[in-house]
Amino acid sequence: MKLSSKSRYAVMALTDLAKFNTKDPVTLRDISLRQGISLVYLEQLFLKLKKNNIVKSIRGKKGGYILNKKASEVKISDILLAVDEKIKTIGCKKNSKEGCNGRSSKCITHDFWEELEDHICDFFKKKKLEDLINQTRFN
Amino acid sequence: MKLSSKSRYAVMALTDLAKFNTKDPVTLRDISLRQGISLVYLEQLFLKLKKNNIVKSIRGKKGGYILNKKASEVKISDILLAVDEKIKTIGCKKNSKEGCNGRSSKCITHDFWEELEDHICDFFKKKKLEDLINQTRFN
DNA sequence: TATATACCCGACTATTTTAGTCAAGTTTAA
DNA sequence: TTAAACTTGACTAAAATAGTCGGGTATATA
Ligand code: FES
Ligand code: FES
Repeated sequence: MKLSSKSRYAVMALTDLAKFNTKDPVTLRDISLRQGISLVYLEQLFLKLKKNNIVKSIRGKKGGYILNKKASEVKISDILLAVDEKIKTIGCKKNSKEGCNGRSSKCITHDFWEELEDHICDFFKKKKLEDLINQTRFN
Repeated sequence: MKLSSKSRYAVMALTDLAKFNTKDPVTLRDISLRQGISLVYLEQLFLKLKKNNIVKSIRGKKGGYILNKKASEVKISDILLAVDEKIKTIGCKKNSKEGCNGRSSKCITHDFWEELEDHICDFFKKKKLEDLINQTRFN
């Protein structure tokens, strides 16, 4: 059970963006340098973030990205959804009657895993991008 | 972020074991049939569970497995530990000063991911095998 | 004491997922 | 006009995962 770098980078980059998005748009190049994430990889991520209305892009020279909402309104769960991070604790399909072992009913532990999934998702829904900016850590 | 089948099967099998472990040892064959998990795969899992003192094996004819402790004393976290399920939300090494991006300090989101890790582990520590037996679901 | 039942163990492989690159664009401010 | 910066899809190498195979060893019971 581990978090993908994709998600880690997405949250990292957006935290950076939120921190430096005072007036001018922030370029991916800057984020790449500050956070040590490959520029080409960031491009891939921001494409998705843009499609999901987390950020807006400003093209051309002096362009870059800005947040689409206030940092206090961006849930971490929104970010994860945008980059296709799937929280999947059950082994079966969500809206199927079939169990994870191919049987016709849900398995003996199914409810437990769903409870876990809710527990994790709650965490992501409660946390806002702003909460991350305000951590003491800075670099 | 998803749970491996290995862990799902381990918890499933142990729940089954706890449920049917009234007097005689339970054979892997029975668990395999009841839960629809490959017998050979179960052998692999129970080897680890045994090494970690979650279960005891009884060899020979009429043999099988029994729980080493009461179901109310077996934490789900113990089970996951036994089958090497790693909860890893951070991208860096735990006891290193190096960050997930190869830099010499921890990244901007490090503390957040550690908080998430604690949140998940707490869930597993609180839940006991017994809680799973008592779910309404039955098959 | 023979034997079937059931545990024990290492090695192996196919599949899937993940991380990250490459190449070739398009847009627009200066 | 041009350089900076975003856009897009395809591609690849590496790692993790799920699960099999084959050949053991131990022991209760008939
Ligand atoms: S996890 Fe849903 S049926 Fe097993
Ligand atoms: S997660 Fe630990 S440094 Fe980024």
